[in-house]
Order: sequence, then structure tokens, then C-alpha cells
Amino acid sequence: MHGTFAPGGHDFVWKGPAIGLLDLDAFFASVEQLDHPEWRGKPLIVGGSPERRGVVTTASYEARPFGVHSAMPSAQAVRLCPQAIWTQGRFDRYREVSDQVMALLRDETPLVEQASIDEAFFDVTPGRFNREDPVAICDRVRARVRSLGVTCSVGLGVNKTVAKIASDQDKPDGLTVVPPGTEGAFLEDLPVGAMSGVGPATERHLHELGVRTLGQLARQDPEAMRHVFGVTGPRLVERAAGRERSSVSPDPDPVKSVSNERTFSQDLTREEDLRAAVLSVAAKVGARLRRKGLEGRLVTVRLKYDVTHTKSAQAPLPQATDDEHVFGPVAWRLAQGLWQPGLGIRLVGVGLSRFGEEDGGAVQLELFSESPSPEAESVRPRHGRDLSTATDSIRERFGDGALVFGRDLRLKDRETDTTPMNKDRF
DNA sequence: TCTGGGGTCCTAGGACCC
DNA sequence: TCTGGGGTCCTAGGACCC
Repeated sequence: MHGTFAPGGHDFVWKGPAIGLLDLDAFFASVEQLDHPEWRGKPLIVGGSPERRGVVTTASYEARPFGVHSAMPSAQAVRLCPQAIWTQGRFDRYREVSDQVMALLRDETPLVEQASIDEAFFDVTPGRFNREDPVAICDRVRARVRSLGVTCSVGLGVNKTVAKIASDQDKPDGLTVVPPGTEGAFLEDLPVGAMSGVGPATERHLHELGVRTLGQLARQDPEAMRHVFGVTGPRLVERAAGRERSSVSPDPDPVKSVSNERTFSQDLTREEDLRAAVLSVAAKVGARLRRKGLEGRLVTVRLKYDVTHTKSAQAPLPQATDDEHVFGPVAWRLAQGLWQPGLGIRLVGVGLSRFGEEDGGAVQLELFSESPSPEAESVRPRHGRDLSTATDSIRERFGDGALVFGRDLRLKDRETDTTPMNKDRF
């Protein structure tokens, strides 16, 4: 007994936990159609250009019947839907609309947990914040979101897993309610892949075990699943049975890492190009760290040789930093260790993590003296630091294009043309 | 005719310590 | 000269999410 309810159109009293999941429909594309009336009703694709190894970020509902979907290579999307309108993303604008939606939701209940730019869980358990019927609250939320010019799909159930799966059942602009006690029947025949956390690899593995539906998964022995899937095994069983007990936490988790990656339209083969790429990506990371007020102690570098082969390496720093003149050379040293001359490099990534750690005690200092990053100690942090903040303020006043270093200039024509998919939360 | 970018969490193996 | 095992930290890689 689940389904889409007309406003006020049900005859039971909700008892116990009521968790909702709001998912904005084809969000980036919908915002573009909101801002560009001439694009409404037409196939629209937000994403990176096909010439530059781009992928589809979001396809409007008009483009989906052609088979176009998120994460599809742009070249393939062009073939499937040649008449589609293409546009790059405007992340700041999406965040603006997202903020409006989240504010509206928090106006209904303070128990809102933003899961991404276009998704949020909310707790409307009767008696917890108010006594209103959860279904009525969901109806009102949807109407209020619609008044902003975009639509959302909402799932309502006893926990996050049920709410999330329910929100997928009726898109776009739908409401799916799973009344308490009906979870089992609702989940029984759904494919295991419908549950978040079950991706392609886990799905394949479950199929090999003869487990195809959430009902079947719910009847597996948790201990047997632990042997196959580790700690997540028993959790999968619990969630598939609809028994998960989830809490909605309004306080966002602190950020744990900040990284940037760049894919090149043509693989890099020369060492000097690779070096320029690493330092340039590091500079982006540095600027973002300073904007966020974060200093990290662990540098990570990622090199991608082709779509399936990636290598990464890490090195600790003696002190936390947000300055690329300190961690950039360390990143380059790591990249040199990973790079095999003769192999082209498709992607370069640099990241910093371990924020908010006190600078090393005796143990950590000793550790560092053996780590492969002596450059960190030899660069001139003071001078580099001043240079970094100076470029930040110029970019802030005149925009990113105002300042281009020589190394960036060399790379410019090879850089991919990507859509900002920055999922920075808050 | 190809396959992005920014994150989180988990695991396995080795180093190291006691 | 030979030797166990538990705990913890670190590293690289993989799965997954949007």
C-alpha cells in the first residue's frame, strides 16, 4: 500500500519515524531552462564538450527519451541526440537555487540534512517538531519548491533507505509514500541495485550469489554476508529489510579533503608538461584551501594513464599548510615517483587532507624525516605565502582570467572544457 | 567512439611497537 | 639463533555517490 497520494488523500494516522528525501529533478538542466525560457520543452544537456573528453552532467527530461543520461560520454550523447542544446554548468547559480530550496525545507522542520546540492533528507516525525501529518508537509514542500520554478521528487518512509528508494519511484515531480509497516512489501521485488550503496560491483557480486531483489537480500544471513562484503554486508541486509534506524543530522560533517583534477584532451607525454600540470592544479587547490580557511598535512597526487588505470601516492608534511608553494613541490616529487616515461598522462589530480591536526609531535617529526619530501622544508614558505595571497586577491577582484602564469598558458589549449561539478557542501 | 570532477568510506598489506 | 601475536598507523587502491 504505497503510492502517490493526492493532497490530504489518505486515511491513516502516521505513527513513528517519518523521514523524507527531497530530490530536485534534473536539477542543473531545470535551472538552465528556468533562466532561459527559449530552452524550455527542448532537449538540453549540461556537460563538457565532446571534443574535450567531456561527459553529460545533467540531461533535461526532453533529452532522456533519446537515451541520454548523466555520466554518459558527451560524444555518445551527441550521436544519440544531435539536436540537443548544450551548455556548460554555472555552479554558483545552481547553489543559489539550491540554497533557496534548503531554506524553504528548514522552514518546515529544523531537522534537514543536505546530502548534496540537489538532495536533502528531512525528519517530519509527528511529535518531534510538530504534530502535522508528514504527507501533508511533503505536499506543501513540493508546492513551495514548484513556486521557485523547479520541481522535485519526494520519498517518505520510516528511514533514509526507504525514503531514498521511494523518491526514485515517481519522477519527475512525484511523491511516493511508504506508510509505516509496509516497507517489506514495498522493497520485496525491487532490484538490489535500487538501493544506494549497491553499485555495479556489489550488484554483480550479489547476482553471482543468486540475490537479485531486495527481498532476497533481506533474507540473507548477515554473518554470511559479512564474510563476502565485510562490515557493509550485514548493513546491506538490515537496510534491504527496511529495518535501518537512521537519524537526520542537520550539522554538516567537517570537510576531510580538498582536491582538484584536470583531464587533458590530449595525453601529456613530456615531463615539463606534467610538472606544469601538477603545479597548476596544486595552485587551484591552494586557492580553495585559503578560501575555506583550511590547512592540511597530507598531500595526495593522482595520475591517470587511461580510463581504467590510475596511480596515487601520498606524503605527509611537517606542518599543516594551505600554500601551494609548500605542497606543490612535494606533489611534483610524488608525481615523478609515479610517472613512467613513455606513458601518456590523461589526468592529474592533487589533494590535501588531514585538516585541523596539531603540528607533529616527536613521533610525527621522526616519521617525516624518513618521508620522501625534503622539498617541503627547503622552499621559502614566507615568500611563497605572500605570492599566493597576492594572486588570490587579484583573482577575487578581476576574475580567474586576470592572471595566467606561464605554465598555465602552455597548458591552456590542452585543457578539457569541463562543467563545474563542484559538490562543495556549504 | 567513447567515458568528468569532487568527495566519502572501506580494505588489505606492510611497518612498527610492545 | 630463533621466535608469537596483538594493536595501531600508514599507504594505495577500489567502490560508491551525486
